[in-house]
Amino acid sequence: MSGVQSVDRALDVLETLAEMGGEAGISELASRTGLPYGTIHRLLRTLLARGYVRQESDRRYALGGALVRLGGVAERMVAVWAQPYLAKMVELSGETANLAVLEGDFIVYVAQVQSPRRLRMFAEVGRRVLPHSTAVGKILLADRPDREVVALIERTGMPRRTANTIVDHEAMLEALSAVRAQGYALDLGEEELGVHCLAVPVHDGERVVAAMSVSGPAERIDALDREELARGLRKIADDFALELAPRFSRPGG
Amino acid sequence: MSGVQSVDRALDVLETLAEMGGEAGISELASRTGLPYGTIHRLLRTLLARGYVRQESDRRYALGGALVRLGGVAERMVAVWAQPYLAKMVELSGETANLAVLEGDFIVYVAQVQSPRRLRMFAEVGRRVLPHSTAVGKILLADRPDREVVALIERTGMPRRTANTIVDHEAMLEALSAVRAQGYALDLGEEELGVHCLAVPVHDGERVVAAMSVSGPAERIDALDREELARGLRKIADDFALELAPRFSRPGG
DNA sequence: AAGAAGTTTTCCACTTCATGGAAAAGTACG
DNA sequence: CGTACTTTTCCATGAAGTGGAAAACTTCTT
Repeated sequence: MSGVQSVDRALDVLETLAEMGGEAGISELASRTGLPYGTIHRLLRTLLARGYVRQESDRRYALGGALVRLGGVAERMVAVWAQPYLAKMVELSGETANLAVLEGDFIVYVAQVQSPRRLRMFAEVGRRVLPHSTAVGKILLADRPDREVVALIERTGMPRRTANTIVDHEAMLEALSAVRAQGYALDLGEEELGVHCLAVPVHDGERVVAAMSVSGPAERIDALDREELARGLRKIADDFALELAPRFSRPGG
Repeated sequence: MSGVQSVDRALDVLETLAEMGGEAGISELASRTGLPYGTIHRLLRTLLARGYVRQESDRRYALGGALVRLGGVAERMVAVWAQPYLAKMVELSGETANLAVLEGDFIVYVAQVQSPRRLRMFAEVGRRVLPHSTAVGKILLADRPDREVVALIERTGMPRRTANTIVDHEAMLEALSAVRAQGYALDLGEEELGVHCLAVPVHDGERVVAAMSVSGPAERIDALDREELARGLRKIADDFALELAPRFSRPGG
Protein backbone atom coordinates (compact mmCIF):
# COMPACT_ATOMS: atom_id res chain seq x y z
CA MET A 1 0.00 0.00 0.00
CA SER A 2 2.10 2.90 1.13
CA GLY A 3 5.75 2.61 0.31
CA VAL A 4 9.19 1.19 0.54
CA GLN A 5 9.21 -1.14 3.54
CA SER A 6 12.79 -0.76 4.62
CA VAL A 7 12.42 3.00 4.61
CA ASP A 8 9.18 2.82 6.55
CA ARG A 9 10.82 0.58 9.09
CA ALA A 10 13.85 2.78 9.39
CA LEU A 11 11.53 5.68 10.15
CA ASP A 12 9.72 3.53 12.71
CA VAL A 13 13.00 2.88 14.43
CA LEU A 14 13.95 6.55 14.39
CA GLU A 15 10.58 7.63 15.74
CA THR A 16 10.53 4.98 18.42
CA LEU A 17 13.98 6.10 19.45
CA ALA A 18 12.67 9.64 19.75
CA GLU A 19 9.67 8.51 21.78
CA MET A 20 11.98 6.77 24.20
CA GLY A 21 13.75 10.00 24.85
CA GLY A 22 16.32 9.64 22.10
CA GLU A 23 18.02 6.56 23.48
CA ALA A 24 17.28 2.84 23.48
CA GLY A 25 18.71 -0.66 23.10
CA ILE A 26 17.87 -3.04 20.28
CA SER A 27 15.62 -5.25 22.37
CA GLU A 28 13.59 -2.29 23.60
CA LEU A 29 13.16 -1.22 20.01
CA ALA A 30 12.25 -4.75 19.01
CA SER A 31 9.52 -5.04 21.60
CA ARG A 32 8.09 -1.64 20.73
CA THR A 33 8.16 -1.95 16.97
CA GLY A 34 7.56 -5.68 16.70
CA LEU A 35 10.40 -6.00 14.22
CA PRO A 36 12.92 -8.86 14.47
CA TYR A 37 16.30 -8.19 16.08
CA GLY A 38 18.33 -8.81 12.97
CA THR A 39 16.31 -6.34 10.96
CA ILE A 40 16.57 -3.59 13.53
CA HIS A 41 20.27 -4.13 13.86
CA ARG A 42 20.80 -3.89 10.12
CA LEU A 43 18.68 -0.76 9.92
CA LEU A 44 20.55 0.82 12.78
CA ARG A 45 23.89 0.06 11.16
CA THR A 46 22.74 1.90 8.06
CA LEU A 47 21.59 4.90 10.04
CA LEU A 48 24.77 4.76 12.11
CA ALA A 49 26.99 4.98 9.05
CA ARG A 50 25.14 8.12 8.01
CA GLY A 51 25.23 9.80 11.40
CA TYR A 52 21.47 9.66 11.96
CA VAL A 53 22.01 7.44 14.91
CA ARG A 54 24.87 7.09 17.30
CA GLN A 55 26.12 4.25 19.43
CA GLU A 56 26.89 4.94 23.04
CA SER A 57 29.61 3.29 25.04
CA ASP A 58 27.12 0.82 26.53
CA ARG A 59 26.17 -0.30 22.98
CA ARG A 60 22.79 1.33 23.14
CA TYR A 61 21.66 3.56 20.29
CA ALA A 62 20.69 7.21 20.28
CA LEU A 63 19.55 9.79 17.76
CA GLY A 64 22.45 11.33 15.90
CA GLY A 65 23.70 14.71 14.86
CA ALA A 66 22.67 14.43 11.21
CA LEU A 67 19.07 14.91 12.32
CA VAL A 68 19.88 18.26 13.81
CA ARG A 69 20.88 19.65 10.45
CA LEU A 70 17.81 18.30 8.62
CA GLY A 71 15.56 19.37 11.44
CA GLY A 72 16.87 22.91 11.25
CA VAL A 73 16.23 23.21 7.53
CA ALA A 74 12.78 21.68 7.94
CA GLU A 75 11.93 24.07 10.74
CA ARG A 76 12.69 27.00 8.51
CA MET A 77 10.45 25.55 5.83
CA VAL A 78 7.58 25.14 8.23
CA ALA A 79 7.97 28.73 9.31
CA VAL A 80 7.66 29.87 5.70
CA TRP A 81 4.53 27.81 5.02
CA ALA A 82 2.91 29.07 8.18
CA GLN A 83 3.22 32.69 7.14
CA PRO A 84 -0.07 33.05 5.23
CA TYR A 85 -2.01 31.25 7.97
CA LEU A 86 -0.52 33.45 10.64
CA ALA A 87 -1.45 36.43 8.50
CA LYS A 88 -5.05 35.22 8.49
CA MET A 89 -4.99 35.00 12.26
CA VAL A 90 -3.77 38.57 12.44
CA GLU A 91 -6.55 39.61 10.11
CA LEU A 92 -9.10 37.79 12.23
CA SER A 93 -7.94 39.05 15.60
CA GLY A 94 -6.01 42.20 14.91
CA GLU A 95 -3.25 40.83 17.12
CA THR A 96 0.22 39.37 16.59
CA ALA A 97 0.16 35.67 15.65
CA ASN A 98 2.78 33.05 16.53
CA LEU A 99 3.76 29.52 15.64
CA ALA A 100 5.57 27.50 18.30
CA VAL A 101 6.84 23.95 18.75
CA LEU A 102 8.04 21.92 21.71
CA GLU A 103 11.74 21.25 21.37
CA GLY A 104 13.07 19.13 24.17
CA ASP A 105 11.64 20.77 27.28
CA PHE A 106 11.33 24.22 25.77
CA ILE A 107 8.81 26.05 23.69
CA VAL A 108 10.43 27.61 20.65
CA TYR A 109 8.73 30.35 18.69
CA VAL A 110 9.29 29.40 15.08
CA ALA A 111 7.40 32.07 13.15
CA GLN A 112 5.45 35.23 13.71
CA VAL A 113 3.31 37.74 11.86
CA GLN A 114 2.99 41.09 13.58
CA SER A 115 -0.17 42.93 14.34
CA PRO A 116 -0.69 46.16 12.39
CA ARG A 117 -1.52 48.00 15.63
CA ARG A 118 0.82 50.48 17.18
CA LEU A 119 0.90 48.72 20.52
CA ARG A 120 1.85 45.16 19.75
CA MET A 121 3.97 42.21 20.83
CA PHE A 122 7.72 42.11 20.36
CA ALA A 123 9.24 39.96 17.68
CA GLU A 124 10.18 36.81 19.48
CA VAL A 125 10.99 34.34 16.75
CA GLY A 126 13.68 32.02 18.05
CA ARG A 127 12.87 32.73 21.66
CA ARG A 128 12.77 29.75 24.02
CA VAL A 129 10.57 29.72 27.07
CA LEU A 130 9.29 27.11 29.47
CA PRO A 131 5.89 25.69 28.55
CA HIS A 132 4.08 26.16 31.85
CA SER A 133 3.59 29.91 31.58
CA THR A 134 2.42 30.19 27.99
CA ALA A 135 -0.74 29.36 26.05
CA VAL A 136 1.20 27.57 23.30
CA GLY A 137 3.04 25.61 25.98
CA LYS A 138 -0.20 24.41 27.53
CA ILE A 139 -1.50 23.34 24.13
CA LEU A 140 1.60 21.25 23.51
CA LEU A 141 1.65 19.80 27.02
CA ALA A 142 -2.04 18.94 26.84
CA ASP A 143 -1.28 16.43 24.10
CA ARG A 144 0.95 14.49 26.48
CA PRO A 145 -0.12 12.07 29.18
CA ASP A 146 -0.04 13.44 32.72
CA ARG A 147 3.00 11.42 33.76
CA GLU A 148 5.06 12.93 30.95
CA VAL A 149 3.90 16.39 31.88
CA VAL A 150 4.85 15.79 35.48
CA ALA A 151 8.25 14.44 34.44
CA LEU A 152 8.85 17.55 32.34
CA ILE A 153 7.85 20.06 34.99
CA GLU A 154 9.92 18.21 37.52
CA ARG A 155 12.94 18.59 35.26
CA THR A 156 12.34 22.23 34.49
CA GLY A 157 10.52 23.43 37.57
CA MET A 158 7.69 25.95 37.23
CA PRO A 159 9.36 29.29 37.79
CA ARG A 160 6.99 32.08 38.76
CA ARG A 161 7.07 34.66 35.98
CA THR A 162 4.25 36.83 37.28
CA ALA A 163 1.64 36.78 40.03
CA ASN A 164 -0.61 34.82 37.65
CA THR A 165 1.82 32.07 36.74
CA ILE A 166 0.65 28.56 37.55
CA VAL A 167 3.28 27.18 39.89
CA ASP A 168 1.51 24.13 41.25
CA HIS A 169 1.50 20.63 39.73
CA GLU A 170 -2.14 19.97 40.55
CA ALA A 171 -3.31 23.28 39.16
CA MET A 172 -1.35 22.68 35.97
CA LEU A 173 -2.84 19.24 35.38
CA GLU A 174 -6.30 20.69 35.92
CA ALA A 175 -5.57 23.52 33.52
CA LEU A 176 -4.40 21.01 30.92
CA SER A 177 -7.53 18.91 31.22
CA ALA A 178 -9.54 22.09 30.70
CA VAL A 179 -7.47 22.74 27.58
CA ARG A 180 -8.23 19.25 26.30
CA ALA A 181 -11.94 19.81 26.84
CA GLN A 182 -12.05 23.31 25.33
CA GLY A 183 -9.68 22.76 22.44
CA TYR A 184 -7.82 25.98 23.16
CA ALA A 185 -5.53 27.39 25.84
CA LEU A 186 -5.24 30.77 27.50
CA ASP A 187 -2.43 32.71 29.02
CA LEU A 188 -3.77 35.53 31.15
CA GLY A 189 -0.62 37.40 32.03
CA GLU A 190 1.14 34.27 33.23
CA GLU A 191 4.34 34.91 31.32
CA GLU A 192 4.19 38.68 31.29
CA LEU A 193 1.78 40.93 33.10
CA GLY A 194 -0.71 42.67 30.84
CA VAL A 195 -0.13 40.25 27.96
CA HIS A 196 -2.89 37.76 27.18
CA CYS A 197 -2.79 34.95 24.60
CA LEU A 198 -5.10 32.39 23.11
CA ALA A 199 -3.55 29.31 21.50
CA VAL A 200 -4.87 26.42 19.41
CA PRO A 201 -3.28 23.11 18.40
CA VAL A 202 -1.91 22.09 14.99
CA HIS A 203 -2.74 18.41 14.56
CA ASP A 204 -0.83 16.02 12.39
CA GLY A 205 -3.28 13.14 12.29
CA GLU A 206 -2.60 11.65 15.69
CA ARG A 207 -0.38 14.16 17.33
CA VAL A 208 -0.22 17.83 18.15
CA VAL A 209 2.94 18.95 16.38
CA ALA A 210 2.77 22.68 16.95
CA ALA A 211 0.68 25.44 18.43
CA MET A 212 -0.50 28.72 17.00
CA SER A 213 -1.53 31.70 19.07
CA VAL A 214 -2.49 35.33 19.03
CA SER A 215 -1.21 37.59 21.75
CA GLY A 216 -1.64 41.20 22.68
CA PRO A 217 -2.53 43.69 25.41
CA ALA A 218 -4.86 42.20 28.00
CA GLU A 219 -7.70 44.68 27.39
CA ARG A 220 -7.80 44.09 23.65
CA ILE A 221 -7.62 40.31 23.90
CA ASP A 222 -10.26 40.22 26.62
CA ALA A 223 -12.57 42.36 24.50
CA LEU A 224 -12.81 39.57 21.93
CA ASP A 225 -15.32 36.73 22.15
CA ARG A 226 -13.14 33.84 23.29
CA GLU A 227 -15.19 30.99 21.93
CA GLU A 228 -15.63 32.67 18.59
CA LEU A 229 -11.95 33.59 18.36
CA ALA A 230 -10.97 30.05 19.30
CA ARG A 231 -13.26 28.67 16.62
CA GLY A 232 -11.77 30.96 14.00
CA LEU A 233 -8.18 30.20 14.96
CA ARG A 234 -8.85 26.49 15.08
CA LYS A 235 -10.22 26.57 11.55
CA ILE A 236 -7.07 28.31 10.31
CA ALA A 237 -4.79 25.97 12.25
CA ASP A 238 -6.62 22.96 10.78
CA ASP A 239 -6.19 24.32 7.27
CA PHE A 240 -2.50 24.74 7.97
CA ALA A 241 -2.27 21.21 9.37
CA LEU A 242 -3.94 19.93 6.24
CA GLU A 243 -1.36 21.65 4.08
CA LEU A 244 1.43 20.31 6.27
CA ALA A 245 0.39 16.68 6.12
CA PRO A 246 -2.23 15.99 3.51
CA ARG A 247 -2.99 12.36 4.35
CA PHE A 248 -4.37 11.35 1.00
CA SER A 249 -7.14 8.80 1.26
CA ARG A 250 -8.26 7.58 -2.10
CA PRO A 251 -10.85 4.79 -1.69
CA GLY A 252 -9.73 2.30 -4.32
CA GLY A 253 -6.65 3.48 -6.17
CA MET B 1 29.15 -2.56 1.88
CA SER B 2 27.45 -0.57 4.54
CA GLY B 3 23.73 -0.97 4.74
CA VAL B 4 20.22 -1.15 3.45
CA GLN B 5 20.17 0.48 0.02
CA SER B 6 16.66 1.85 0.04
CA VAL B 7 17.31 3.52 3.37
CA ASP B 8 20.60 4.93 2.18
CA ARG B 9 18.92 6.29 -0.90
CA ALA B 10 16.05 7.77 1.06
CA LEU B 11 18.61 9.60 3.18
CA ASP B 12 20.38 10.77 0.02
CA VAL B 13 17.12 12.25 -1.21
CA LEU B 14 16.46 13.93 2.11
CA GLU B 15 19.94 15.39 2.30
CA THR B 16 19.90 16.56 -1.28
CA LEU B 17 16.60 18.23 -0.59
CA ALA B 18 18.17 20.00 2.36
CA GLU B 19 21.17 21.09 0.29
CA MET B 20 18.82 22.61 -2.25
CA GLY B 21 17.34 24.78 0.41
CA GLY B 22 14.64 22.36 1.46
CA GLU B 23 12.77 22.29 -1.82
CA ALA B 24 13.21 20.57 -5.20
CA GLY B 25 11.50 18.74 -8.05
CA ILE B 26 12.03 15.10 -8.93
CA SER B 27 14.17 15.79 -11.96
CA GLU B 28 16.47 18.08 -10.00
CA LEU B 29 16.86 15.36 -7.40
CA ALA B 30 17.46 12.80 -10.14
CA SER B 31 20.26 14.79 -11.73
CA ARG B 32 21.92 15.45 -8.36
CA THR B 33 21.67 11.98 -6.90
CA GLY B 34 21.98 10.00 -10.12
CA LEU B 35 19.04 7.84 -9.13
CA PRO B 36 16.33 6.92 -11.66
CA TYR B 37 13.08 8.89 -11.67
CA GLY B 38 10.88 5.99 -10.67
CA THR B 39 12.99 5.19 -7.65
CA ILE B 40 13.05 8.76 -6.40
CA HIS B 41 9.33 9.07 -6.84
CA ARG B 42 8.67 5.89 -4.86
CA LEU B 43 11.01 6.99 -2.10
CA LEU B 44 9.37 10.39 -1.93
CA ARG B 45 5.93 8.83 -1.69
CA THR B 46 7.07 6.84 1.29
CA LEU B 47 8.53 9.88 3.00
CA LEU B 48 5.45 11.88 2.10
CA ALA B 49 3.11 9.42 3.77
CA ARG B 50 5.14 9.79 6.96
CA GLY B 51 5.33 13.57 6.91
CA TYR B 52 9.08 13.73 6.35
CA VAL B 53 8.51 15.38 3.05
CA ARG B 54 5.74 17.54 1.79
CA GLN B 55 4.39 18.23 -1.65
CA GLU B 56 3.82 21.80 -2.65
CA SER B 57 1.06 23.02 -4.89
CA ASP B 58 3.41 23.05 -7.89
CA ARG B 59 4.13 19.32 -7.29
CA ARG B 60 7.63 19.97 -6.09
CA TYR B 61 8.79 18.37 -2.87
CA ALA B 62 10.03 19.94 0.34
CA LEU B 63 11.26 18.79 3.73
CA GLY B 64 8.41 18.04 6.08
CA GLY B 65 7.38 18.74 9.62
CA ALA B 66 8.21 15.29 10.99
CA LEU B 67 11.87 16.22 10.75
CA VAL B 68 11.39 19.12 13.10
CA ARG B 69 10.34 16.82 15.91
CA LEU B 70 13.20 14.37 15.40
CA GLY B 71 15.66 17.20 14.97
CA GLY B 72 14.60 18.70 18.26
CA VAL B 73 15.09 15.48 20.19
CA ALA B 74 18.42 14.90 18.49
CA GLU B 75 19.58 18.40 19.34
CA ARG B 76 18.93 17.76 22.99
CA MET B 77 20.93 14.56 22.79
CA VAL B 78 23.87 16.30 21.20
CA ALA B 79 23.80 18.86 23.97
CA VAL B 80 24.06 16.10 26.56
CA TRP B 81 26.97 14.38 24.85
CA ALA B 82 28.82 17.66 24.50
CA GLN B 83 28.75 18.32 28.23
CA PRO B 84 32.00 16.54 29.19
CA TYR B 85 33.88 18.10 26.30
CA LEU B 86 32.66 21.55 27.17
CA ALA B 87 33.74 20.85 30.74
CA LYS B 88 37.24 20.09 29.46
CA MET B 89 37.28 23.38 27.63
CA VAL B 90 36.35 25.17 30.81
CA GLU B 91 39.11 23.36 32.63
CA LEU B 92 41.61 24.31 29.93
CA SER B 93 40.66 27.96 29.65
CA GLY B 94 38.94 28.83 32.90
CA GLU B 95 36.13 30.38 30.84
CA THR B 96 32.57 29.49 29.95
CA ALA B 97 32.33 27.05 27.02
CA ASN B 98 29.55 26.87 24.43
CA LEU B 99 28.27 24.59 21.69
CA ALA B 100 26.40 26.23 18.82
CA VAL B 101 24.91 25.18 15.49
CA LEU B 102 23.64 27.03 12.45
CA GLU B 103 19.88 26.65 12.20
CA GLY B 104 18.49 28.36 9.17
CA ASP B 105 20.13 31.76 9.19
CA PHE B 106 20.65 31.87 12.93
CA ILE B 107 23.24 30.65 15.34
CA VAL B 108 21.64 28.68 18.16
CA TYR B 109 23.47 28.01 21.39
CA VAL B 110 22.74 24.38 22.12
CA ALA B 111 24.74 23.69 25.26
CA GLN B 112 26.96 25.45 27.76
CA VAL B 113 29.22 24.73 30.70
CA GLN B 114 29.85 27.69 32.94
CA SER B 115 33.17 28.98 34.10
CA PRO B 116 33.85 28.57 37.83
CA ARG B 117 34.92 32.24 38.03
CA ARG B 118 32.80 34.84 39.71
CA LEU B 119 32.72 37.11 36.68
CA ARG B 120 31.48 34.95 33.86
CA MET B 121 29.17 34.76 30.85
CA PHE B 122 25.42 34.55 31.18
CA ALA B 123 23.65 31.30 30.49
CA GLU B 124 22.52 31.61 26.91
CA VAL B 125 21.46 28.13 25.94
CA GLY B 126 18.66 28.45 23.43
CA ARG B 127 19.61 31.96 22.45
CA ARG B 128 19.58 32.77 18.75
CA VAL B 129 21.87 35.37 17.28
CA LEU B 130 23.02 36.32 13.82
CA PRO B 131 26.27 34.67 12.76
CA HIS B 132 28.23 37.72 11.65
CA SER B 133 28.97 39.08 15.09
CA THR B 134 30.06 35.90 16.85
CA ALA B 135 33.07 33.61 16.78
CA VAL B 136 30.92 30.48 16.47
CA GLY B 137 29.03 32.14 13.65
CA LYS B 138 32.21 32.82 11.72
CA ILE B 139 33.32 29.23 12.15
CA LEU B 140 30.06 27.96 10.73
CA LEU B 141 30.02 30.48 7.88
CA ALA B 142 33.64 29.74 7.01
CA ASP B 143 32.61 26.24 5.99
CA ARG B 144 30.29 27.65 3.32
CA PRO B 145 31.27 28.96 -0.09
CA ASP B 146 31.40 32.75 -0.40
CA ARG B 147 28.25 32.99 -2.49
CA GLU B 148 26.21 31.23 0.19
CA VAL B 149 27.67 33.51 2.83
CA VAL B 150 26.78 36.55 0.77
CA ALA B 151 23.25 35.24 0.21
CA LEU B 152 22.83 34.73 3.94
CA ILE B 153 24.09 38.14 5.00
CA GLU B 154 21.96 39.74 2.34
CA ARG B 155 18.92 38.05 3.83
CA THR B 156 19.76 38.90 7.41
CA GLY B 157 21.75 42.08 7.05
CA MET B 158 24.76 42.68 9.31
CA PRO B 159 23.36 44.75 12.15
CA ARG B 160 25.97 46.69 14.11
CA ARG B 161 26.00 45.31 17.63
CA THR B 162 29.01 47.25 18.88
CA ALA B 163 31.71 49.53 17.50
CA ASN B 164 33.72 46.40 16.66
CA THR B 165 31.06 44.52 14.69
CA ILE B 166 31.99 43.68 11.13
CA VAL B 167 29.34 45.36 9.01
CA ASP B 168 30.95 45.15 5.58
CA HIS B 169 30.63 42.27 3.10
CA GLU B 170 34.23 42.50 1.94
CA ALA B 171 35.59 42.61 5.46
CA MET B 172 33.49 39.59 6.42
CA LEU B 173 34.70 37.48 3.50
CA GLU B 174 38.28 38.41 4.39
CA ALA B 175 37.69 37.50 8.01
CA LEU B 176 36.27 34.14 6.95
CA SER B 177 39.23 33.31 4.77
CA ALA B 178 41.45 34.11 7.75
CA VAL B 179 39.34 31.72 9.81
CA ARG B 180 39.80 29.01 7.19
CA ALA B 181 43.54 29.51 7.26
CA GLN B 182 43.87 29.66 11.05
CA GLY B 183 41.38 26.98 11.96
CA TYR B 184 39.80 29.12 14.63
CA ALA B 185 37.71 32.27 14.85
CA LEU B 186 37.73 35.25 17.17
CA ASP B 187 35.11 37.63 18.41
CA LEU B 188 36.72 40.67 19.94
CA GLY B 189 33.74 42.45 21.40
CA GLU B 190 31.82 42.31 18.16
CA GLU B 191 28.61 41.05 19.73
CA GLU B 192 29.03 42.64 23.14
CA LEU B 193 31.67 45.09 24.24
CA GLY B 194 34.19 43.67 26.67
CA VAL B 195 33.36 40.08 25.77
CA HIS B 196 35.89 38.12 23.73
CA CYS B 197 35.51 34.61 22.32
CA LEU B 198 37.56 32.01 20.55
CA ALA B 199 35.73 29.33 18.57
CA VAL B 200 36.76 26.12 16.81
CA PRO B 201 34.91 23.87 14.37
CA VAL B 202 33.36 20.45 15.01
CA HIS B 203 33.91 18.42 11.85
CA ASP B 204 31.76 15.52 10.76
CA GLY B 205 33.95 14.03 8.09
CA GLU B 206 33.29 16.50 5.30
CA ARG B 207 31.32 19.21 6.94
CA VAL B 208 31.47 21.55 9.89
CA VAL B 209 28.34 20.62 11.83
CA ALA B 210 28.81 22.75 14.91
CA ALA B 211 31.14 25.16 16.64
CA MET B 212 32.52 25.21 20.17
CA SER B 213 33.82 28.29 21.88
CA VAL B 214 35.04 29.76 25.10
CA SER B 215 34.02 33.27 26.03
CA GLY B 216 34.78 35.64 28.83
CA PRO B 217 35.90 39.11 29.84
CA ALA B 218 38.22 40.67 27.26
CA GLU B 219 41.20 41.02 29.59
CA ARG B 220 41.14 37.39 30.69
CA ILE B 221 40.69 35.98 27.18
CA ASP B 222 43.42 38.24 25.79
CA ALA B 223 45.81 37.12 28.50
CA LEU B 224 45.76 33.58 27.10
CA ASP B 225 48.05 32.39 24.32
CA ARG B 226 45.68 32.30 21.36
CA GLU B 227 47.48 29.72 19.28
CA GLU B 228 47.94 27.43 22.22
CA LEU B 229 44.31 27.84 23.33
CA ALA B 230 43.10 27.22 19.79
CA ARG B 231 45.20 24.06 19.61
CA GLY B 232 43.79 22.80 22.88
CA LEU B 233 40.20 23.55 21.97
CA ARG B 234 40.60 22.00 18.56
CA LYS B 235 41.83 18.79 20.10
CA ILE B 236 38.81 18.63 22.37
CA ALA B 237 36.41 19.48 19.53
CA ASP B 238 37.97 16.76 17.39
CA ASP B 239 37.51 14.21 20.17
CA PHE B 240 33.90 15.26 20.42
CA ALA B 241 33.45 14.99 16.66
CA LEU B 242 34.90 11.51 16.81
CA GLU B 243 32.39 10.49 19.42
CA LEU B 244 29.59 12.04 17.41
CA ALA B 245 30.35 10.26 14.17
CA PRO B 246 32.80 7.41 14.63
CA ARG B 247 33.30 6.39 11.02
CA PHE B 248 34.37 2.87 11.74
CA SER B 249 37.04 1.54 9.42
CA ARG B 250 37.88 -2.05 10.17
CA PRO B 251 40.33 -3.43 7.58
CA GLY B 252 38.88 -6.86 6.97
CA GLY B 253 35.90 -7.56 9.22
C1' DA C 1 35.44 -15.96 40.74
C1' DA C 2 32.30 -18.64 37.98
C1' DG C 3 27.90 -19.25 36.12
C1' DA C 4 23.48 -17.38 34.58
C1' DA C 5 20.67 -14.22 32.14
C1' DG C 6 20.45 -10.88 29.23
C1' DT C 7 22.29 -8.31 25.62
C1' DT C 8 23.95 -7.35 20.80
C1' DT C 9 25.91 -9.07 16.64
C1' DT C 10 26.74 -12.23 12.82
C1' DC C 11 25.32 -15.58 9.45
C1' DC C 12 22.94 -17.49 5.44
C1' DA C 13 19.23 -19.89 2.54
C1' DC C 14 14.82 -18.16 1.02
C1' DT C 15 11.76 -15.27 -1.52
C1' DT C 16 9.80 -11.17 -0.87
C1' DC C 17 10.37 -6.64 -2.13
C1' DA C 18 12.47 -2.95 -4.35
C1' DT C 19 14.16 -1.93 -8.92
C1' DG C 20 14.26 1.01 -13.13
C1' DG C 21 13.14 1.41 -18.03
C1' DA C 22 9.73 3.08 -20.70
C1' DA C 23 5.06 4.50 -21.54
C1' DA C 24 1.09 7.31 -19.82
C1' DA C 25 -0.78 11.21 -17.63
C1' DG C 26 -0.62 15.60 -16.45
C1' DT C 27 1.20 20.78 -16.72
C1' DA C 28 3.36 24.79 -18.45
C1' DC C 29 4.70 27.28 -22.27
C1' DG C 30 4.43 29.54 -26.72
C1' DC D 1 -4.07 24.18 -29.88
C1' DG D 2 0.15 21.79 -30.21
C1' DT D 3 4.85 21.17 -28.26
C1' DA D 4 8.11 20.34 -24.50
C1' DC D 5 8.71 19.23 -20.03
C1' DT D 6 7.86 17.05 -15.58
C1' DT D 7 5.67 13.81 -12.79
C1' DT D 8 3.44 9.46 -12.17
C1' DT D 9 2.24 4.67 -13.08
C1' DC D 10 3.24 0.01 -14.52
C1' DC D 11 5.35 -4.59 -14.40
C1' DA D 12 8.66 -8.50 -15.42
C1' DT D 13 13.20 -9.46 -13.35
C1' DG D 14 16.49 -10.67 -9.92
C1' DA D 15 19.01 -8.31 -6.68
C1' DA D 16 18.51 -7.13 -2.08
C1' DG D 17 16.49 -7.29 2.29
C1' DT D 18 14.54 -10.66 5.50
C1' DG D 19 14.46 -12.99 9.95
C1' DG D 20 15.31 -17.24 12.62
C1' DA D 21 18.69 -19.06 15.27
C1' DA D 22 23.39 -19.46 16.89
C1' DA D 23 27.66 -17.04 18.37
C1' DA D 24 29.93 -13.47 20.83
C1' DC D 25 29.78 -10.23 24.45
C1' DT D 26 28.37 -7.82 28.90
C1' DT D 27 26.34 -7.43 33.03
C1' DC D 28 24.14 -9.24 36.99
C1' DT D 29 23.89 -13.07 40.63
C1' DT D 30 25.27 -16.29 43.83
